[in-house]
Amino acid sequence: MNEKELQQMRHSAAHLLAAAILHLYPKTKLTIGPAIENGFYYDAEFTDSINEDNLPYIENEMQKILKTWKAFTKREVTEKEAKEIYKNNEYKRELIDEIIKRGEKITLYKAGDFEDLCRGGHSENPQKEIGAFKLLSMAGAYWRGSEKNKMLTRIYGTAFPTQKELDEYLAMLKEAKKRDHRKLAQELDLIVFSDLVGSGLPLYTPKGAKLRNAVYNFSRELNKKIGYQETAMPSVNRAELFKISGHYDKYKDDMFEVHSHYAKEEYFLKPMNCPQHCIVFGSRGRSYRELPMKFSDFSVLYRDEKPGEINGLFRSRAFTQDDGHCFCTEEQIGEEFRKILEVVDEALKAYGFTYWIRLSLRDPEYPEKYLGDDAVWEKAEKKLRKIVEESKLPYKEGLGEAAIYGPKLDFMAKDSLGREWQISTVQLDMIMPGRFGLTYIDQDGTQKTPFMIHRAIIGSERFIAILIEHFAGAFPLWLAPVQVVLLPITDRHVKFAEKAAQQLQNAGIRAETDIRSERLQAKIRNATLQKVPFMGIIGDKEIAEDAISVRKRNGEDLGFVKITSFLQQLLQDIDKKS
RNA sequence: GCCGAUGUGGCUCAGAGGUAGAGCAAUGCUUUCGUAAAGCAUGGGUCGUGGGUUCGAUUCCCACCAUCGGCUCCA
Repeated sequence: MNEKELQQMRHSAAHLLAAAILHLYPKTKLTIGPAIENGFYYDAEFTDSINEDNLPYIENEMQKILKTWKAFTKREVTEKEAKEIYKNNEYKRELIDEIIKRGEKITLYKAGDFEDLCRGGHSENPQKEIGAFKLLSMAGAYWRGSEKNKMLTRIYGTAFPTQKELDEYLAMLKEAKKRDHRKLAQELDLIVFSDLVGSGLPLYTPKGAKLRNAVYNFSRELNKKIGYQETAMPSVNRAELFKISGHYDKYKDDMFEVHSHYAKEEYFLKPMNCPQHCIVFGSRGRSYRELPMKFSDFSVLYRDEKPGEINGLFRSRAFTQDDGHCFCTEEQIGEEFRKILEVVDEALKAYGFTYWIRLSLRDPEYPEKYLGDDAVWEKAEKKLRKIVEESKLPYKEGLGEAAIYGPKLDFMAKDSLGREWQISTVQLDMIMPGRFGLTYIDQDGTQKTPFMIHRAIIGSERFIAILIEHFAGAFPLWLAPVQVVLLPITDRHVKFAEKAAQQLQNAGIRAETDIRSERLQAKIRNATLQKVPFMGIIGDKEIAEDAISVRKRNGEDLGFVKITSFLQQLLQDIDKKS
């Protein structure tokens, strides 16, 4: 079955779902039910109250109906006929109006006893082709996706040509659930949330902070490599700053407001670093000789997300970016982009992601969404296209994905479960330097406005969550919060274990000991569940040789190793990020 | 924010209109034991918070808070 047939099959399954809904809940108003990436859904307005417990019941009805579905038959109707058929369904009538407006024909497709308004694209023989399906979940969804409209009930399902493929897909979902970073972060003692601290405000434990620092220190290395210098900035800023940058107008409701007891004016927690970097750039006269001038920053940013949008580290209200801004001349843009592409490539490879680039352009149909005039945009978009083409990296265009102030390159990374995430970003900004009145004196003595590049290598802190799920918590050595745990077999081995741990720690290894009065098996089990890369077992034999017996978390036994040579090996592996 | 679901000791969960249990974890004692869970004992919960109904609620109702699945949004 090819991709198109798969879509048609899923679309047919959506019809089947609709048919089952009508059989069981005849008063329901059906709306639309398309095939989607991994399955299908149908949106409907139910009069009966239904919940997820009803899904097996509906699924069962679908099975029954499917036996009678040998083919879809099509018929064309007039607007009048169509509106008569759907006289009680304002949603379908709205769709009919749109079909008329587009000048298309109104078609109905029927299988078994169920007919639905539809433009077509079904399986030839649904009974044969819908091999295996399952209803997965239920959720509310706005009619036509607009907040202003009525909330409908959406039922999600998936379908595959064979039971085996369905089972594999369900297994993948199960695996993804098992890797849920919120669950793993708790089990591995990385992050804590608290009702008292507040929704969407993560607390990193010492272990979590070690992981986070490993990630950010790598970004620091990469920043250094391409000449970004780190700054440090306060979180609280006057509203004025964001009025100049333009964020106040657009994002005021999404920023945390802070009140001073003494000053009457508004203050906000910063939702991004760029305005502050503009201030630093503009804080003194700049010469063309200083360009490109590049700042990085790792401060915590705050965004007042709507309650329903908060989701672990994927979407929090306080987070960090490995942020950076480059002020440069027009001629320098290409070179600076290339440098960033290079370190992003290095980073994504080190973390084990494959990726492609999205050339994010503006959508010419909505000019009001962007600042600046057409000519500047066209030039900038052309420039980025040239850069990405020269990079020879795989890319696709994303219409309407540009930032408000310019086009950008977004890096879409594929994780170990095949899921895609937007991670790195490099954005060209033709607007903000002008708003802040930034200038430099060029070679010819004239004042010029620099260009600005916004970029993040691994993006926001969401990346930590992606990493947790990507590695299922079993981080590679260089990232592991605890890299080695030493396991003395009895009390008389504790002293040596502590000395050995100290020796490793002195060399920069994140080493711990487990000196509980537990049996070795229990300690091994615990370290394995905590996904510590290396365990060092210490008994009489090891002490005699100044060695440890090394076991990897996957159970592999590396045997007897001198502590000094183990340390050498660790340092090498960490250096190679293997 | 909207639709739906959920909220019982640190964690995973059981339970019921009459004032709460299990396993793991923790603590203590015993054990000193070579590659995924030693034994015994002890402590720990105003059943998310605040109202209401009731002789009595943690169990029923309402509001709020938080979490989960989606929608919308994402500089």
